[in-house]
This record gives sequence, C-alpha cells and structure tokens, in this order.
Amino acid sequence: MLRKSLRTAASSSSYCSRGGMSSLHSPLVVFLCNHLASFHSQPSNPIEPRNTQIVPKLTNIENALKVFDEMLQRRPLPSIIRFNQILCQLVKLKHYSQVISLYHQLGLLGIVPNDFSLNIIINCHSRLNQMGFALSVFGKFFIYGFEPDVITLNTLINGFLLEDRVAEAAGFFSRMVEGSNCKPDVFTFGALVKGFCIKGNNTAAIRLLRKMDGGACKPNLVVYNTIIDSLCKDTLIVGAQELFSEMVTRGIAPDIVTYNSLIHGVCRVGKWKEAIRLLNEMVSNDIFPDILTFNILVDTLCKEGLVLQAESVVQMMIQRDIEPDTVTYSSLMDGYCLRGEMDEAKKVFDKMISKGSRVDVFCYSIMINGYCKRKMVDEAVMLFQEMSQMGLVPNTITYNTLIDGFCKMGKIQGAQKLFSQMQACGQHPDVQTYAILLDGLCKNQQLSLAIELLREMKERKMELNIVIYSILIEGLCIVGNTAAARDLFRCLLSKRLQPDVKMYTIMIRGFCNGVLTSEAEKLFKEMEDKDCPPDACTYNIIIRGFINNNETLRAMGLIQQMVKRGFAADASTVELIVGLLCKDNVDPALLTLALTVSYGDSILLHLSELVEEVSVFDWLGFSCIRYLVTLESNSRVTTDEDMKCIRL
DNA sequence: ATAGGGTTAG
Repeated sequence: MLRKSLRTAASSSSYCSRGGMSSLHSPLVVFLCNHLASFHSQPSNPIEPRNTQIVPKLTNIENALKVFDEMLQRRPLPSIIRFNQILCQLVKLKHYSQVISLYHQLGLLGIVPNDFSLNIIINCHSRLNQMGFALSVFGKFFIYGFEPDVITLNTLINGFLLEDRVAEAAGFFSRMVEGSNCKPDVFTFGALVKGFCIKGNNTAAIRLLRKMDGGACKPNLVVYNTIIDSLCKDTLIVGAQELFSEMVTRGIAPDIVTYNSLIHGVCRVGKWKEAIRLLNEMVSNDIFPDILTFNILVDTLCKEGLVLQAESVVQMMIQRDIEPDTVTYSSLMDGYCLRGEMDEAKKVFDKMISKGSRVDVFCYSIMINGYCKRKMVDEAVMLFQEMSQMGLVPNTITYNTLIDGFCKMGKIQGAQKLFSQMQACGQHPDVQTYAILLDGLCKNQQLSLAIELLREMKERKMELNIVIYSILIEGLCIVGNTAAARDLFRCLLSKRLQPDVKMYTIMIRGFCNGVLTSEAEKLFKEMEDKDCPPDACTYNIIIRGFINNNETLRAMGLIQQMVKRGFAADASTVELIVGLLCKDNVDPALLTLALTVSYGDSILLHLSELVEEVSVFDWLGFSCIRYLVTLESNSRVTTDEDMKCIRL
C-alpha cells in the first residue's frame, strides 16, 4: 500500500483535539496583520521575456483549444513542433486528458508525432496513472524508429513509482544502468527518492541521498525538497530542519517549495511561532508567500476551527493580488463544515462558482461530508447527483463519505446500494469503505451481515487493521457478548496489532456496560503501563461507567484525576454528575469543577456571551450551565425544583 | 517544444 493512504488513515484516526490554539486571536493572524504589508507580492519581473514563441502564451484551456483548431485549418499544416508547444502548455495547466485527446486528433489527421510528442504523451499517461497506455506509447518509439532518451525512461520510471509498481520501475532503471546510451541522472535519482518517500520510507530516501553525495550525480534542490516535505508530512520536523541546514551549508538555496513544506509541517503540529519565524525568514531571503503558502495557512486555521481568522487571511491575499482558488475555497468550506455551519459553507460554495473558480470532486466531497455530518443526507444526495450532471466522477472518498452518512442515519440498505453502485462505476472500495460499512452493520446489530463482509475482505486479501478489529469488538459489546469481545481483544497481540487508545476505550465501555467495572478499571490501568495513556474520551467513558454502576466514590476520584490532566467532562458525563447532585450525595463543587474545565472560568461569569459557544454544544450542555449558574447565584444545593430548571 | 519537489475531502 502507498504511504499516502496510510498517512490519511493515521490522521483520521486521531480524534483527540490538540488544543494548540484556544484563544480567539490566533497569533498567526495577528502576525500576518502586522507584517503582511512588508511581504511584497511576487516582485514583478521588469525584463519582459523575449518572445521567441510563435505559439502565443495560453493561460486557459478554451484558448488553447481554439488556437489548436486554428492551426489545424492552416495550409500548409504547421510543423509538429508547433503542436508540441501547445501540448506542453496544456501539460503545465495539468490538462493531461485533453493533451492525450488532442494527440489522438493529430493522429487521425495523419500528422506524425516525433520523439518529443511521444515523451509528452507518456508523461500525461504517467500522471493519470495509466501506465498501460504509457507503455503502448513507448512502443511507438520502435514503430517510428525513434531512440528513447533519458527523459523517456525517467518519465516511465516516475510513472511506475507513482503507481507503486516498483518492479517495473526497477526494470527500466537497470536498463539505464546496463544499456549504454542513457545513464541515470539527477531526475532519475529524484524519481527514486520520491518513490521511497511515497512509501513512507524516509530512511531509504535519505540513504539514497547519501549515495548521491558520494557519486557523480550530486543531490539538488528538488531532491532535498522531496525528502524535507516527506519528513514534514510525518511530522518529523527536527529531521526536516536538519536537512534544511545541511542544504544551506552546501550552498543549495531553499526556495518557496522548501519553505511551504516546512511551514505546513510546523502548522500541522501547532507550532505557530515557528511558522511565523519561517515566514519572516523567507521574506528576508526575498522569497514571498505564494498562493500555496496562503492556502496552507487558511487550511490550518480552518482545521483549528478559526474560520473567521481564515477569512481574514483570504482578505489579505486578495489585497496582495493573489486570487483565492479552488483549494482556498475548499479549505474554507471544510472549515465551516467542521463547525456544522452549513449555510456558511454553502455561501462559499456559491461564491466560488460565481467567481468562476473550477469546481472539482474535492469541493463536492467536502460539502457532501458537511451535510452528512449534520445528518442532512437529502442535501448530500442532491449534491451527489448534481456532481454527476456536471461531469464530475465521484471517487472512493466521495462514496465513503456518503455511505457513512447513510450508515449513521441507520439507512443500511441505502448504504449497501451505494456500495454496489461504486463498484459498478469502477471505483474500488478500500479498507475504509469496508470499515464504514462494517461499523454501520455492527451498530445496527447485524453481526451476521458484518461477518459476511469480513469474508469478502478476506477474499480480496485486504488486511484487517486495528480499526476493523475495533469495530468488531465494539459490535460484540453492543450485542452484549462482552466475553467474545474480550477474547478478540486478547487475540490482537498475537496478530501483532497493538491496541490503541480508541480500542482500549471501546473495550472499557464494553466492560462498563456489562457491569464488569473492575475489568474496566484493570484495563484502564493497563493503558498507562502499555504507554498508551487514556484520553478525555476514555475518562468520560469510565467515569460514566462507574456512576451508572453506582460506584460514585471511584467516579469522583477519576473526575479529579481527569481534571488534573486537563481533560474536560463532556455533556453526557455532566448530565450524570447533575443526577448525582440531585441525589444530594455528591459535593456540588464537583460539577463546578467539571464545567469549569469544559468551558473555562470566564464562562461562569458571562452567560450571555456563552450562548454562541453553547450552540456547538448540545441542548443538555446548555441546560447544565443555566442550572449551574442558578445554583451558584442562589448559593444553595439542588432541589427537585432545580431539576425542572434543567428541563426548560 | 519534452521529465522531478510544495496546498483541499472520507
């Protein structure tokens, strides 16, 4: 499996918020406000490039197609070189399929490609993960009697590595090493380094870098950038910064790509100060933030829930003549979706259409996800149909999103229909697709169907990962078969799978619901020993377990421990604590404690300011705060009267 | 006129 998907899986499984940015004023935005005036936009080049091209510079696809058609009308026909020039410009605009279709048009008109054309087309097929087609174009070299060059072979190696077809890539590589006419160059090594990075094998990538050091083909900026970015994606910031210093020492000047990778890396781990330092450093080196830099900042703010701050960064980029693009709008939409503010997300969606931005599968998937998470599945389905009408093909992620939406609404049959549909449409279900469906089946207590699905996974030789086992264990707990769940849990180690926090928490909840609180407590203690400390969710689950099993004292001890660790009680836990207060057998201070941690001290004092904050919380949480404030202002203990207040 | 690195969704 490619590392790309592993990284995605890893990031989506961490559900614990980092809490790096709690204040309303993100330091980053304050910094940008203060210093952005000093960030000049791309310094405009005063020297006009010499216009050596007969073909005009094309900035959009419509224009390119028009010029292409005009060229086809000319007599005599322009040389293949002119057509290649158009194709190259379209490649730069990433319209790979268009390039391929224009190439076929040329063929139909009897216009013969040259070796350059073939390289261009091989590159397009490589980019589209169509290595079968790339190889058949490669065959044309021999039909036409051309000699493949180092670019041809590099392009093929690159394509195979992007598709994780290492053996084929290696085959072409040894052909270069053993064959006489073209030797591996820095592009070849660059492709190999990238190949290792995609697999997540940074060590091998660095080893190759060292080999280049000692060889004839010295590493360049791109090779360094590739590895630095890969390290940053794995949040190995220290290693990335070491390579950064190394390249500077060797006189290889970092560029905007280097800085964007590093800034993204430090943003990912919430190191805002470091991001700001890097922004300063790049500007003092005359490297100015570009659209990607801004998009990284916008996206990071959105992921922290700070969409308004993200919006103000967008305003800054507009002031600096950098127009927001599809990615910018997608990040904003996702930001609003994360907050459940679908009206705002829709506004951004409409705005990007009115601004003429390209709407792509990302945009639709983000909106569909937003609607599904708010349980507005009808709206999601409407967008899903709309995207097909727009000629966009939903991918595995789109289907997974919608299938999950259906499952969470209990619409298992609808989910299964989508599952068949996606396969009929040629989109391959991945491990996550199965995880989503399995989870849906388990939560709806359809274990026999779940087992059937598992069998299907086995037939397809898919690995059963920790997520799949967690779902199954939870499923067994839900149907009350705690013993089987425990057996499966204990089997994990023999399968060399280390339980994670989620897995432990699921098992602990199973034990609590099965009135096996001492087993739960044993597991809870085991977490510390196994270097997998409980998180806020684990605490809430076990505390609720103890309260529900009338072990109030143990619960109280854990509440204090939880608060000491900086974790907050959630709405359900608060409800139970309120229940305890009602029975007058608990110190009211406990509720204050739990709520203070949830909302911060100021909240108790400014109820009116809270209302917005509380809207992201549920009705119960709001009631509890009202209750608490009532309690506080009257300085008295709970009565049945107070409980009525909660139900308001 | 052709090849390599950085941004968004489950």
